[in-house]
Amino acid sequence: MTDESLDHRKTRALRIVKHLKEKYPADPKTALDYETALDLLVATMLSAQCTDARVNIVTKELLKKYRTAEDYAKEDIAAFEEHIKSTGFYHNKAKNIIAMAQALLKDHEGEVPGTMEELVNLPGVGRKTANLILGMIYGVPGIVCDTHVIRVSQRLGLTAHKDPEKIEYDLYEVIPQEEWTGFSNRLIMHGRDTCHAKKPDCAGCIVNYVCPSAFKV
DNA sequence: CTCCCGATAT
DNA sequence: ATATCAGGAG
Repeated sequence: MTDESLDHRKTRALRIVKHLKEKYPADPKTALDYETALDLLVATMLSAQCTDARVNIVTKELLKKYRTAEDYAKEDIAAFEEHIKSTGFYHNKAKNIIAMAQALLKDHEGEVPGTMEELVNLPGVGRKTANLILGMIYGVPGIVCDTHVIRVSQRLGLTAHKDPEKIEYDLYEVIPQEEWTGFSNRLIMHGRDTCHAKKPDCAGCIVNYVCPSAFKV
């Protein structure tokens, strides 16, 4: 795969884009439940190493109680931990979410900022979370390089890298910019539905004919 | 690189 | 029992 030409990789990428659009025609949204930008930011921060289904169970009550940056910023960490415990990594997540809210108040008038630079400077926010917010809230295209995007794009031969940021840039080379957000969401859905981490359903996969890993994982 | 960490599928 | 789940920080 390392000696494959960029043109060849682009051609395959466009086929994959086309087929995933056929499989998921509706422009797919995130599976996380939210109303506001702050809701989505908190839900995404909770989703690290946790299923979206579990996050939605927790946020169903959580997002009713915490509506603004002030609500999070003034909360006691131990009390907040109790709400989010079942999502795992709860010490870090609670500390980060409260510090993030305090940073919103200090630097952004309590609002969620709309640039990569500002987002990744928030405590507990990295490129994956930032690109999700940019794409879903601000309409700024970007690859949301989560665990599914990493695994599926590697299997599909769209990247040979392991580092999420390098994978992001590999995908920018071969996926049209207007597709970045939608393609991220479709890769994630494809990863959840078909290209599972453990036992991928290659026989039921719509892009198996262009996949260098088909029936080999 | 390691650590954080509970819930779930296999 | 073990791998994995819409990651990020030190």
